[in-house]
Amino acid sequence: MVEDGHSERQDYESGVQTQDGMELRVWLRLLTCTNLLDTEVRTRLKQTADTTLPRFDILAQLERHVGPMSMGELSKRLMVSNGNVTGLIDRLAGEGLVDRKPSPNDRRVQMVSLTKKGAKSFSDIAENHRTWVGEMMADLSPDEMKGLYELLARLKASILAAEDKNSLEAAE
Amino acid sequence: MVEDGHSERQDYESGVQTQDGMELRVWLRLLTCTNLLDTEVRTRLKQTADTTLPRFDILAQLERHVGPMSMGELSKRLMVSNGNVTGLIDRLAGEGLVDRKPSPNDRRVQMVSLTKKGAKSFSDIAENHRTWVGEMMADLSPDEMKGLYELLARLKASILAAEDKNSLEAAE
DNA sequence: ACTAATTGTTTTAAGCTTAAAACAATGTCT
DNA sequence: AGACATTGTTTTAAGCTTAAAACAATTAGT
Repeated sequence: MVEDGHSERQDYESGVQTQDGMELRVWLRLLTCTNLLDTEVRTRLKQTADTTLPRFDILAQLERHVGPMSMGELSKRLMVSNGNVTGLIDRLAGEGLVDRKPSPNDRRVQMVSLTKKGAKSFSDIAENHRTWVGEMMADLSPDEMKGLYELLARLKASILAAEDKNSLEAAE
Repeated sequence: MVEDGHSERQDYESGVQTQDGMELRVWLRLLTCTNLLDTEVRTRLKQTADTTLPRFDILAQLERHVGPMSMGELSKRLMVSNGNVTGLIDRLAGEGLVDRKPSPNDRRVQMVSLTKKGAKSFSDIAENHRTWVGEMMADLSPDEMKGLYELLARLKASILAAEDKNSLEAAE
């Protein structure tokens, strides 16, 4: 059992056995870090702006895109299902943060854009968001940040390679 | 726009601007890696064992605990709400994978344990799970794994320090 | 023993998420 | 032009998740 002074606090690493492989231990620590950051960001989004991460992600995508975006494009960018985007945009439109209107070219397509209110809301939140993330990583030196960034790139490449390999096998 | 040969594939890093801080870039890359691994694990759990990650996590906790566990203990260990555990155990009990009975000492408490079927199911899945994670990290050298493991420990410590600092401020 | 506070669990309401089905509009092929 | 396939979106059903309320049982204080 890990004892680290946070006696009530548990996380995914708590039950890892010493004989478990390095891969599992890295995976669980990765999950722990992501969950800590993710939970903190969600909590603060709720407290300071009464919103959620998926809503914020939608606003962020709309913000950096020039001109309106279709539902399908949003869904691809955010890597979530079409139906998911439909529900989120329903709620955001209800709150007056986004505007949804049919495309003149293709009557199947809905074009979504930020309202003024939505753009203002996003820029306020985005600044806070950047600050929060900065605070949580404040103890790492620039070298450590760079090292972590590069190792994560290696990991990402390894995962994508494994997926490719796997899908090739499946196609045989 | 990042072009990496996976033309349809998008991830959280796609829209990061060059002027964004290192912290945001590390955070988004962390999120990308975790999501890739997480999604892959969930997909394979579904395909090979027709189950989900939260169910698997519950079985894993029960497996490593000696003797039955209370609902509250499970909820603490998994860092999820009590109500969440209630629903998951409802379904697992319905499938005959866990056994739930009131504690003889305290009639408020429900004690949960693995059935034989549940233990068998878990050990089958756990072996696959370990293999999958191993495959996805296969391209990293032992030194890289160690480096990543240690940097994540640093990150975890930094996040916890920031949270402590924050909660102290709030208490003033 | 009575009252009050605490603890353990379940229920409820709301939101996020997906896969699959349904629907609507467009494109293709002859 | 008519039939068929494809594409973009919404709907539906199911599960995960939380916070807050409700409930049940135990503990503590008097």
